[in-house]
Amino acid sequence: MTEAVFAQSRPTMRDVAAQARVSLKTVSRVVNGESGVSPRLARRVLAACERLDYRHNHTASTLRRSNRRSATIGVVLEDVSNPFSSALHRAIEDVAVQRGVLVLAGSSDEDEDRERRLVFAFASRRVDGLIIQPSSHDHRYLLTERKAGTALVFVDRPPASIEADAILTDNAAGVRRGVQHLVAHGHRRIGYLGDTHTIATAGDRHRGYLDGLANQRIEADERLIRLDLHGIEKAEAATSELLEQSNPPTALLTGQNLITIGAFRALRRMGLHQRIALLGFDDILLADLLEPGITVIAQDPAGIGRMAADVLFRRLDGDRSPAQSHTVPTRMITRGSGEIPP
Amino acid sequence: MTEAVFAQSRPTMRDVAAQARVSLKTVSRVVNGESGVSPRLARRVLAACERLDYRHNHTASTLRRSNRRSATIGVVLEDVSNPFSSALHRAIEDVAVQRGVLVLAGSSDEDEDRERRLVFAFASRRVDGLIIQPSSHDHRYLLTERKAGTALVFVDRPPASIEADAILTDNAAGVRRGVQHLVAHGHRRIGYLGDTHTIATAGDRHRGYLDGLANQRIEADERLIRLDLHGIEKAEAATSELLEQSNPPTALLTGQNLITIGAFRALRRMGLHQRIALLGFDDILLADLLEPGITVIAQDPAGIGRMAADVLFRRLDGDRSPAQSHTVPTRMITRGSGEIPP
DNA sequence: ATCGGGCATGACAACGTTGTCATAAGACAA
DNA sequence: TTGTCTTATGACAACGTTGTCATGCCCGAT
Repeated sequence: MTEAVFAQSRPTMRDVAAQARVSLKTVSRVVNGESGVSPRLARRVLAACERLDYRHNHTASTLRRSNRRSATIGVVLEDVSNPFSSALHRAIEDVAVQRGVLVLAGSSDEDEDRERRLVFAFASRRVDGLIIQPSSHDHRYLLTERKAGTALVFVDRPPASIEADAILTDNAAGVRRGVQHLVAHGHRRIGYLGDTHTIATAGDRHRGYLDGLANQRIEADERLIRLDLHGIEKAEAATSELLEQSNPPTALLTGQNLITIGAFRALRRMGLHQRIALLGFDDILLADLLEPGITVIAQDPAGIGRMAADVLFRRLDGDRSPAQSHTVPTRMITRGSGEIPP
Repeated sequence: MTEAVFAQSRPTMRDVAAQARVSLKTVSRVVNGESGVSPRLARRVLAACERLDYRHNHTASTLRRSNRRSATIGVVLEDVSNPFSSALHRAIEDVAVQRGVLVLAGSSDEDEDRERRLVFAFASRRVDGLIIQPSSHDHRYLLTERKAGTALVFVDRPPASIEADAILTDNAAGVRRGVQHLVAHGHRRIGYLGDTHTIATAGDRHRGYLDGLANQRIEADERLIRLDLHGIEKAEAATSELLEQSNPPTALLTGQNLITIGAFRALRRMGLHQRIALLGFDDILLADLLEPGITVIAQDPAGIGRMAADVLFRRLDGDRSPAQSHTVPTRMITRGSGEIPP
């Protein structure tokens, strides 16, 4: 091992004890702030810690400590760099730091297998809890972890095949409200562009659209609906197609972030952005600087994240009440595009 | 402990060994895929693992293993939810997963103390390496960690008071190029809006602006420069002020993301967005959908993150060459706003 | 039949820490 | 003085795992 030549190993409590001429256990007591150590020895121990640059080994401590808490939680997100996920991440972190808990984060990329691998990797580090924005469609593989005491909270999408706490946006209600808004502005031919139908939230939003139309006594027209659009390009193409047919819609409702952007691009390209109403689900950065500003049904990722962390820690604090699904409301932000008349 | 009633503890190698009627050490060998175990026993062990839902305890293993690697790295970002930082984060994760390494992430919020606290928390979990987007101005506190063998890489901003690997954007060169671009389009009165001057990158960009002007034989005019603008609102106000004075600039160069947005807002509000040229440092999502599209000097956060992780792991693999500072080039993306003539 | 060598297996210690318990020293009352 | 109680301190085991080394077995060579 050439490394040993360069990297000296860290001092342990043993080293500190030797330096301070006390027992190892006394060092442990001082480091953990336990009472019952005479000020004289405590001072000696602290001085020795200082002199040796002692750093507590939290993992070794976890192994032995009776509560066995690693003070670490794992967060599985769709993609740590996507604005929605990273807002969740940040809100979770803010709750965690207050408890001195660290956050392991990973991206599942909408891939069931990656999600599972991340969970197992987190579990092997013995995280105290898991917050999951799920990609997979069967979460029974998590039962073992929960039985072992790992707290478990789902965000954004519900768990499948198991009961667990979940913090969800009220997708259907938000979209229904969007339909109502467009109808109130005079529209009756409202197109819908939705994401991959296997994503639970996409299904909910599509349902919200259909229910919204039904509430307004408008018959749904299959020709105005395009599903399974994942990503900006597909949405852009589908929008063009939708508008080029005879008797096109006078308004568009888009079921996701990137779809809204794709639709806006298509409208701009066709010179229709001031003529066709556009209402998007999920807020977009800078949406207010576009012309027209884009009206959206905004989710509240920070609110979801905060609540998820709150619920997680409540579980870790011993809450044994039945698993519950919490719903976070959406908020309509009108900026112009959704108020264009037919 | 009421909890013990509910949460049963996880099975250990001991339990697996008992179940498979072999020694604990044999289980260890099988779990670690070591050779020299007869297929008959290996099968028994695997069956027992399966039956008991055994999960390897990676932390206990780290404690005893000779390489002592936790297979975890710590990443300190300015804010995990900010687009630049989260792009870094994602790129780092992508390199890390390939090695089975997990990522602990945290936000420093431009606060020296939070940065230090995060680093200590990571160190107490014995991360193998640290990637830091620094907020603080003295990194000698990291010397202890490095001496203990923790790899260390700085991103986006250089380390202060210590020598360490760093991956930096060539800020000054990027801004110089921006000045040149504006001058090539006929501008001579170019305003500059910059971030807090204590942030190293902000200083570099300001310097790039001054150098760029000097290269073009243009004398800098103090009245066209506003520094210490942190956040959209301040930038917006400063932009208005700059343009309302007599003999205003014909072009604006903005030294950061949010400043660009603030400036664009002000221009729009004043009806000048098609009249005054705007060139921003750092790309903005959706900049291409604005009117005009915003010309930017784009950084490459994914490239920086990937390189940072590469350098970190090379260090962990034993590279002992002197610390080095790598520079990642910027890329100019012309979209219209930077090509408006005076 | 005996020996040596290779191989599968296990006993035991150790990683750095904390929980448990014993012990020594001091305080105080009788 | 003696006995009891309290308090500070430390010895030792244990957490779940891996490194080291010993043991016992089988095989082939002598």
